[in-house]
Amino acid sequence: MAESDGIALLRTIPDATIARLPLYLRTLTTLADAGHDTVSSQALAEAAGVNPAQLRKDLSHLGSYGVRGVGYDVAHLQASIGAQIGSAQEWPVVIVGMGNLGTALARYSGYAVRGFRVVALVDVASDLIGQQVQLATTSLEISPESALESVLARFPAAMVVLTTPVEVAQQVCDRVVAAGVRSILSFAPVLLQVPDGVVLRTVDLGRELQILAYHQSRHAEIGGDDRKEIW
Amino acid sequence: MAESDGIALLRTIPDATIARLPLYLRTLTTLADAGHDTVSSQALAEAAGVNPAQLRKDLSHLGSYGVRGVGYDVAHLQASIGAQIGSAQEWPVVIVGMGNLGTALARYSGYAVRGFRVVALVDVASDLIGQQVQLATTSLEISPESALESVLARFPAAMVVLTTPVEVAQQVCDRVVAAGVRSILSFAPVLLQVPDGVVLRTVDLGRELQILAYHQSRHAEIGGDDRKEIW
DNA sequence: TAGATTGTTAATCGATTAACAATC
DNA sequence: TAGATTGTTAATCGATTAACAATC
Repeated sequence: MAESDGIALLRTIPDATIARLPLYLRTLTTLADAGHDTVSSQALAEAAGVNPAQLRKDLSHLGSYGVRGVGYDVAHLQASIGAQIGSAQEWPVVIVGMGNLGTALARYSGYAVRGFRVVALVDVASDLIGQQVQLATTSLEISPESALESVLARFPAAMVVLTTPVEVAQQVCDRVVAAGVRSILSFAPVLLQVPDGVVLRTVDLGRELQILAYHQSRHAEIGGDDRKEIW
Repeated sequence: MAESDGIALLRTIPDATIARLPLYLRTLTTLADAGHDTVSSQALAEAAGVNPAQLRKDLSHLGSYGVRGVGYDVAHLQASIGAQIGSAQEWPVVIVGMGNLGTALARYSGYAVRGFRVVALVDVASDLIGQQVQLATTSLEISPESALESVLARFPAAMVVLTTPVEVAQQVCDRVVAAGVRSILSFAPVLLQVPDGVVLRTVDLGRELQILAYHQSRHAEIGGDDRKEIW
C-alpha cells in the first residue's frame, strides 16, 4: 500500500547505502571543519574509505546534488544526507539501564550534531534513582524503572536505548513496546522478540570482538592479506 | 601466496557467514542451557532469526557436522564454530581508555564464554591510574598511558579495545600499532588510519542510532513495512 | 522401510565497480 | 573550448533462498 510515486521513490534507497550515510555525514563534518566548501567524489570517497563509484551511486539515491566538473557542495550535501536519515530533526532518546554502558551513552556529547537528544534516564537500582547524571549541556535525574511507562508517555516519539542486564532485557523490551515505542537499540547479547512494526537494532559488543578474533587468527595463519578495515 | 589446499579451503568462508557465526554460537549456548542435545536447522534458524537454508549453507562452510534426518549435535556444533572463529582459545585483550565505556567493556562478564580475557587497563587520567577495577572473577589496576608500550610488551598477542576520546584516538592507535598489535576494536567515531596488515573494526554508536532513526522515519511516513530486526 | 532433515545445486536477488557519455 | 567530474549504465561479483537428491 501507499505506493504513491513520491513515497515509492524514497523507498528505493538500498539498506547498504543507508548504512553508509552516517559515515559520509561524519566525514563531511570533518571536511567542513577543515574549511572545505566543495569536495569531489574522489576526495570524499578516500576520506571515508570507500570506492568513488560507490559513493556517487549512493549519493545519486538522494537526488542530484553534485555539479559535473566541480564536485559536491559540502554544506548542501550535509543537509541533504541529514534530511534523508532524519538527523535534521532532533529525536528524543530514553536510556533504560544506567550501568557503565548506559552512562557512557548518556554522556556521549555528539548527539546534537547527529540528531538526538537524551531526554530521560531510567534504572531499577535504588542507589541510582534520583542521582543526577551530567550530560554535555545539562544534567538529568535517573527515574525509577517503575516509572518507565509514565516517562515514555511524556516523550511520545521516543527511541529507547536498552542497556539493561541481559536477564531482564526481554521483559523491559516488552514494556517499552507496550508503551508505544517503535524503535529500540539494544545492547543485550540476546535475540529480543518484538512484534511487527517495531524496529529493533542490536549491537553485540562480544560479537564484534569475535569477528575481530577470527580475522586475527586468519592473519596469524596466513600472514597478511592486506586487509585494513572491516565493516 | 600461501595458496596451499588446506589454507585455501579455510579462506573460502564468506565474510557474511563469519559475521553470523557469533550469533549462532550465542543461540546454541541458550539451547544448550535449556537442555537440548540436538537441534534441527529449522529450530536453530528460528531461534537465531535467520533463514534455515542460509543457516545450513553457513554451517556447510565449517564442514559436515549435521546428521540427515536428525539435525546437529549442539555441543559439537558449539565446538566447531568456536574453533572456527577462534573463541576456543582465550585472547588477551587490553582496554585503552577507562571512561564509562571502557569500564563497561572491562566489566562485561561474558568474555570467558566468548574467548576473551581482559588482561590490562590503561588510561591517561591521573585520578584513575592505580585504581582497581572489579572484573567478573578478578580485579585489575589501571596503568598509566605512558606505560602503554610496556603493558603491550607483556601481552604479545593482544587485541586492543580503543575507548579513548576521539581527539587522541589516532595517536593512541599509532602507538598501539607500533607496539605490534594487529587487531583493534575502536569506538572512536572517526576513520582511523592503520597500515596494511592491521585489522581494524570500528563501532560507531551514533551511527547505529542514526540508522535506527532512518527506519523510524520511514515507518512514520509509510506506516509499517513489517520489518522487525535490522542487521 | 518411512519420515525427517541435511548438504548442495541452481536460481534469484542485491550490491559493487569500471567505464563513459553527459555536462559543468 | 578544454579539463574535470558527475550520474548512470552495464558487467561483475557475492549473498540469499527455494528446491530437492542424498541419506540418516
